[in-house]
Amino acid sequence: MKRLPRNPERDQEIRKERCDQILSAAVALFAKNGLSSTKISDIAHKAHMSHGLIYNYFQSKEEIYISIVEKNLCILTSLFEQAHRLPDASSYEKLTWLLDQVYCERWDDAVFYQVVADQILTSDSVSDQLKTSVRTSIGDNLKLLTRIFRVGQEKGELIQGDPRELAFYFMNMIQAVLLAETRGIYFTGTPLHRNLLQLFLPKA
Amino acid sequence: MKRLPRNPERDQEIRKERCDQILSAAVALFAKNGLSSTKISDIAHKAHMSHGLIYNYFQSKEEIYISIVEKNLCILTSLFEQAHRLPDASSYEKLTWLLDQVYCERWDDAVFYQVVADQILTSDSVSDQLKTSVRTSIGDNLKLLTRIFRVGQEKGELIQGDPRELAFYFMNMIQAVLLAETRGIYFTGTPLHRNLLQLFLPKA
Amino acid sequence: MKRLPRNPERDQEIRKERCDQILSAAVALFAKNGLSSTKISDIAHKAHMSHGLIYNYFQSKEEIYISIVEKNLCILTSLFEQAHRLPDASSYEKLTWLLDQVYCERWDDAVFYQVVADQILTSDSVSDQLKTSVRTSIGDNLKLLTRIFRVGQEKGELIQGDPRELAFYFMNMIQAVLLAETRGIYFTGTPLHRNLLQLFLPKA
Amino acid sequence: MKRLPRNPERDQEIRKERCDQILSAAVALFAKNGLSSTKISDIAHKAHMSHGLIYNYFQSKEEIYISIVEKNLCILTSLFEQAHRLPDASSYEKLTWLLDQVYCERWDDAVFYQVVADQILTSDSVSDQLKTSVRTSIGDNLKLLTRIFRVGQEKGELIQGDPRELAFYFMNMIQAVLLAETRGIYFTGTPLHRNLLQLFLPKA
DNA sequence: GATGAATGAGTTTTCATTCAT
DNA sequence: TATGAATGAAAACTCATTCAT
Repeated sequence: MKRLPRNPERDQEIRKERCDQILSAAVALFAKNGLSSTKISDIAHKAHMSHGLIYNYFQSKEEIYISIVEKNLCILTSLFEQAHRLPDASSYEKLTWLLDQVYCERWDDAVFYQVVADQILTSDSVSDQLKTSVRTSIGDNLKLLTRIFRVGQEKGELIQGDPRELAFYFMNMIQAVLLAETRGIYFTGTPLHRNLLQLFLPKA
Repeated sequence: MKRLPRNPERDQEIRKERCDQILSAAVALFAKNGLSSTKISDIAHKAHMSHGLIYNYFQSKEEIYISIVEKNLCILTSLFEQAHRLPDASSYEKLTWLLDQVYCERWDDAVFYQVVADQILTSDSVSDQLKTSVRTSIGDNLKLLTRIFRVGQEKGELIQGDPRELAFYFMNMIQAVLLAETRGIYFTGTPLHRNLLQLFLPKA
Repeated sequence: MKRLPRNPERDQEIRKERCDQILSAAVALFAKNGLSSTKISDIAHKAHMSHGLIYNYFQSKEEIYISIVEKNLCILTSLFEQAHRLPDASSYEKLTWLLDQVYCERWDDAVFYQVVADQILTSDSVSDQLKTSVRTSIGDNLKLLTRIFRVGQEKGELIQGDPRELAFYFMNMIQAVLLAETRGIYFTGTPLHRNLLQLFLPKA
Repeated sequence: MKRLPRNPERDQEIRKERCDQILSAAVALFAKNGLSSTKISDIAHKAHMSHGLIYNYFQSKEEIYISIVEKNLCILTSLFEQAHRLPDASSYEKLTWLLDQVYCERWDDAVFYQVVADQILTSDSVSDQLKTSVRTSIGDNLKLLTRIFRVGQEKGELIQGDPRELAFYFMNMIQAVLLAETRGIYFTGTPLHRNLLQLFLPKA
């Protein structure tokens, strides 16, 4: 398949490439079917490799899962930080930017993030360590988003109320809207995600 | 357990009782762990019976799952209809009533409904028949809720915008808030679900 | 197969019976082929049951292995204690009795004990916990045998020298002789194990 | 590693060197963990090469194993012959020399020899050809040792009794003592192997 | 020769489902 | 009805071996 000469650097590249192939295949399948309904052989098939090869890159199915969850939580954290630091942007613009990022560019990952995160926090088959890590990460993300809301409220750009609650509503709205659009089931017209923001504008 | 005299009616009652035992146990486990991670023996254990007995009441694990999903969708439909018909109630009061119902009385079931419904609609391991049924049911529920929103907007009691979108937002908020409270992770103060309604009040 | 009525007591009996079937099958196979070359399906086949059933009685192949090792170490300890307490017996008679016990009655188990114990103490794939347990148990057994030797020496019935060393030689001889006879390869005449004792009689 | 000029002879040397590296690594691992628990990649790691390279020198894992077994049996045969031919040596001295050789110089190999030989003779996963070869070789070695014992008995230097049996006892004692010392578990004082000979001296 | 990515047959293990009692 | 022993299909995971580079 590969026509490039083998050497340590090339091997590293191949490793990276294969890991990404596996993660890409896995994220879509996990998002659709959940951890235990997703078979390693499905992932392998989707990633165009033998099931055995997956174990050259990951210890177990669970490890793939964890990798994805942690990666997604990091991405989200990063997005929230970037939104907060957007120069010369109103709160409205920051939130719009956020929605656009999640919606347009990180489709599957973002969808997966929340679905999975919810499952993780209650599932009996997940280690406490992972649960704690996820809970912490979600908490951190919520704080970042809360900060954006607080600033917006001070400027009178956003609706009044506990900013932490509003941030929480907003975070879940993102998920809901994305899920709906991904699954293409409820709406066929203009994307939902832009209208969503109207709810958070101030009352008069 | 019960020692009442046996007769055909009594037998029917026992059957009903056993079915409910099984469904109650199953709904909580499915909600936490999903379909494929939930073992028949777990359900049996939680329902205080042997796993063999479950097959006297249900054909398969899938059948239990489907029973629960359909039951929950019906309950939700019923709730929406009741809310719509509440006499002398403003839209605000109807929505409040809905939230209270879901929140206070049908805890696990309601939580289960959405988590599961989402999974069902995408999962490869679910029959198309069930998917269609679920999609239809969700659509019906959304229509009922849309109607409430439309009436509320006409009376100036709710925020402007496409009532179907608003209904959709609202439905997903219910789920998100319930999940958060069930899991007891994000907030420790007053229940979220009452504040949520502020978002849907009209702008000035 | 079974024609007795089912009830909790009968179920217990069945469980005990099945465990014994599994252990009997396993001990012979482990002794012949070692832990990792013995397949669960081999054990199941030899025990006349499906491989799945084995997991109703043991958590894993390793657990079967550990059960056998610990059982055998206990049996050996018990034999040594009995030999020590034999009334009105000379040391010679005690050791003869021991050899006869191991040789005539506990064939496979005894053979297995040492082969396995040796492997366990060096193998990388055995938990430290099991290693320590085995080492302790072997040490205890050696002490019991040493006591028999010490008493024999005091009465002038056995060869002089460090009784602990002699006990160690003796213990290993038992194994060697048993292995040879079990495998039927070296000698075809009278059983070796009785002549062995001559080595431990006093010099003149 | 080595930078000598390449030529056919040099290539042969390198081949030999690589083979020895592999065999040295393998003997220790096989001795500890047995054939099936020892992984090719473990051997490769211990021999400081890639696992693929091993297949340039050996056809299969089994071939490495067989090489080692046969090599060890040859070494032992050679030792027994040398001992028999030691000029001006008493039987006691010959046996002492043997013990010293095995003990001091061929540590791992000797330990491996017996443990493995025992396994080979019973294991289902070993070819009959190898079994026969091993059985013959062990028989030959036993004959050589028997001859030493017979001569010793004629000179009155060793204990009376069937010389073949005594040779067998002695051979197994060597193994037992070596195992004990290798594993460093039973004794911490002077090496066992010298005292062992006392058992074989004549009675008075 | 040397490397390690890739394969897939072979094992362990799980668990829904059946069935004798 | 009720039980849990028993089965076996299916999935996770291992690792000897091959082969392109």
